[in-house]
Amino acid sequence: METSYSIRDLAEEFGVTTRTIRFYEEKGLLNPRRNGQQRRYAPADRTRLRLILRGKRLGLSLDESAEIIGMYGSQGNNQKQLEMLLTRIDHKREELLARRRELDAMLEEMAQAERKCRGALDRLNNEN
Amino acid sequence: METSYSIRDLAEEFGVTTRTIRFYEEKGLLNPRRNGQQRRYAPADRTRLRLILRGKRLGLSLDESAEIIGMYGSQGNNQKQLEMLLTRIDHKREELLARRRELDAMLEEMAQAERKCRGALDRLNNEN
DNA sequence: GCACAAGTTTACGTTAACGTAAACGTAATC
DNA sequence: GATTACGTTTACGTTAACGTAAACTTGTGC
Repeated sequence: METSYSIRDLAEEFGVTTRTIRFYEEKGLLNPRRNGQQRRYAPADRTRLRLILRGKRLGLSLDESAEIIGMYGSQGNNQKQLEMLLTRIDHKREELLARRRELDAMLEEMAQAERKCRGALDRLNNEN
Repeated sequence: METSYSIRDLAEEFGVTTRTIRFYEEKGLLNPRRNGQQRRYAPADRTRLRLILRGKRLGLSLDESAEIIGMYGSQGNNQKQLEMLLTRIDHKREELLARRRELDAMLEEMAQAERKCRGALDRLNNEN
């Protein structure tokens, strides 16, 4: 059945404009096939778009997202290439883990702020 | 002893330019006192800068970082304000937790890619 | 007293990631 | 066959977050 999507389908599903989707194509992040003049997106394209947008929400640049997505799809043929890929994956993972630690630190500080806030509220309610 | 820092001190410590630091001041994120014409940064300013830069690494805009930092420092005086603050804190925490879930998803996918890569390497080494 | 390093203000330039608008193609539908 | 809905290309505009450069001030060492 070869499900496929129009540009509008994807734009509506992900809440972006068609301009955005075409822009990602310009940047080499998407490569839909054409039906005449019009773009048709396969499920794999849809997945890529989803990953790009997730990357964006995490503060990655389009180039960074492209790099990461490239890692998923890349099937190295020879040993050297596979080892290179492994190294790059490990490196990226370390970066992401560092990010996670910073995120956790920020969350912890917000929890502290919340406790402080609740404390102040309690004191107000106990009329001290 | 009132430790304080010059703009260069902070720039070197955090690996940013002085232009960046002045820019943050323009945007209202920093408010150093002046010694004559020159800026002097208190430890609190340094902390704010650290938080701004961490926010950046997490993909927050300067406005978002400003908002979060404002939550840490804000001491509501009356009940309504404190409750408002609590609501905002909870809201931001939810956002950050959502980010964390996405980050974890990305990490999981990278782990998958790594396993796939190692599998391919093993098959090469066993000469199948 | 003069160079020199570090700071300052002012202002225009740059890049990423799209927004917006114009001018056009094409397929259905009334 | 004209409107309408969807798509297309081309091109200039916009915003955030600084970079870069020029022209000026202010201690500090020699």
